Amino acid sequence: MTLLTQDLEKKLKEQGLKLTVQRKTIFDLLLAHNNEHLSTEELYELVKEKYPQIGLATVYRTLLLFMNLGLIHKIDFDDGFSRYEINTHEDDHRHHHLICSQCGNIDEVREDLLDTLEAEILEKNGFLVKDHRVKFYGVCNQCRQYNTSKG
Amino acid sequence: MTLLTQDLEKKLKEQGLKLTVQRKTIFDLLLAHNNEHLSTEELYELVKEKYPQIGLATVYRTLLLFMNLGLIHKIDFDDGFSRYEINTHEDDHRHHHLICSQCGNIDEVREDLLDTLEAEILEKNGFLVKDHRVKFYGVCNQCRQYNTSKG
DNA sequence: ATTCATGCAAATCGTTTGCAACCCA
DNA sequence: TGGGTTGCAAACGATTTGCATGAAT
Repeated sequence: MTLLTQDLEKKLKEQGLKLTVQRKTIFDLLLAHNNEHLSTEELYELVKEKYPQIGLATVYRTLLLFMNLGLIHKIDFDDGFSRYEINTHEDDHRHHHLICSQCGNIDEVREDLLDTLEAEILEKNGFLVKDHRVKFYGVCNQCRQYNTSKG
Repeated sequence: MTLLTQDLEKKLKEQGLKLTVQRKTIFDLLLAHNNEHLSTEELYELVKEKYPQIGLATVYRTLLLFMNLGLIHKIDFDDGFSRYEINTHEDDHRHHHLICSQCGNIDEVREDLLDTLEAEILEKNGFLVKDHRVKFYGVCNQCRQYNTSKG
């Protein structure tokens, strides 16, 4: 059992909430697919493979619960779907997303480097940054090479 | 007439599209309220003051058009509404948003400082960054002072 | 005159909610 | 046992769309 699964149990217990099969299944799938930016519907399809009788509303309710417990966060790629990612511990400051405008692929970077900027924001604006979300739009490596080969 | 209004006319003409009173009105209001992150509904209410017979669908269609013409871009603050900002020329690299988790206020910073990070992304990932969106979550100056005064 | 744009209302679709049945603690 | 939880279906709300009318070029 991972550290994160312990987190789930602990946080539920703290609130007097129950660890159901549905919640466990959804959490495990979020863990297993954590780099895929799953939408609710995509997650629902995955859960049904393991627990066919689940209802879509349960998936929505569970994701909202996990958000409130601070276990996951929402990401938005403007495609009309809410997507989710586990809040891993090491990742106090999260990774950034690279969104290719050409092929639509979404990659990640571990680099952070926003500390300087955040210090400056505190100094100039008095705003204390606790977290950030960064999306880069551009052309991915594959598309750049394709563009070049076209001439 | 501003440079940006000329842009609207020019871009519409290029595509064989028409400059209607509705489009002009919506564009002017977007310009006048460009730091307010207006939602579609909010914009609709403003437009009705100048042009009461307008339909909500027209506002939606116009905003979509302006997006496709590259005149505006969508911003998402996870409150269930799509919001929009004019793409001003100087702002090739846009400002960042400071979202206060305590009072919900949204401010802006002009600082950029992502060039180093973007150069590194190109080098390591082969991803050519053309644009970015950055949201900082934290505590604003006012709330920090309030927190302190509470003891 | 032609073609695009509008307003209205209905449709769409992701998400939320009411409620009776269910099941973990 | 009892209160949280689920599944279903209905409700919701932002956004989109069909269509007949209206306006810009």
